[in-house]
Amino acid sequence: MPEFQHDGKVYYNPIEFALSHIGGTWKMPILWRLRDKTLRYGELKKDIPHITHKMLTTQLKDLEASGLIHRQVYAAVPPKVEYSITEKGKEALPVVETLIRYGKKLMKEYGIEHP
Amino acid sequence: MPEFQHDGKVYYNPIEFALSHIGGTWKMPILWRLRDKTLRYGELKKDIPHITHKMLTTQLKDLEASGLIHRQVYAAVPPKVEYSITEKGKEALPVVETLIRYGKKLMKEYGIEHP
DNA sequence: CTGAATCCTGTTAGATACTG
DNA sequence: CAGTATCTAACAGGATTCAG
Repeated sequence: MPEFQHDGKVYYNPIEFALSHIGGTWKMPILWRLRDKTLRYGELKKDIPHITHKMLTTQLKDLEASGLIHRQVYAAVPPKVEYSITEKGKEALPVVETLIRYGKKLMKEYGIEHP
Repeated sequence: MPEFQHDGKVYYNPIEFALSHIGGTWKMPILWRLRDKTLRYGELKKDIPHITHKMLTTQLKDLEASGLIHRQVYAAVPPKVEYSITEKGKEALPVVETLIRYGKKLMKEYGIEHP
């Protein structure tokens, strides 16, 4: 499996490449919440209680930069910003779904209650 | 989504829990290579060219600790150690498969040749 | 309300050398 | 052949402060 480059970074396999887009602790939880609805920044923040302000803003920025979500700004006071998933972002949903199912299965095996 | 604990660490959702088992750069590539055959340490090392010695040993250790792979030591000189996937490890394969498919799709969209 | 900038910390991962 | 130990660089992530 030869290496390849994208955006000045070297990747060694499709797994690594995919995880560079949707990996990390927060990107998939965010995508999952946007799967069927548009949410404001504050709604996302409230829905993902343990995420910090910084993590949410940086992850949203990353997801927008890679085209997985869309950022809509409304010129108003106070500011209003809505986030929605793009067609490209929807392509990642099967991965998220599979991973959630696996995570729940693991939790069940360990006797952890499903949230 | 309430938090929960496992092994002294706090998790906030099934995604995070799943990724603690099979996340990171190397665990899924390793599991994928063991999906249908037993491999020696050196064979894995050769099959995943860019992984460092340290990363391979630590990741194998992690995967064994979480019961996803089995480590078989043969008392011989020179040493011979074989790794194989467990039934529990096989439960993670759908995730790996979905992620590989998504990664390849992404690569295609970016005009990157499939390895 | 949303976001940017700064500082600080713990973890991850690479290079290298050593062991049975 | 397989694994361990140490040192260090890079990065992820948290807390805090300031801004439009």
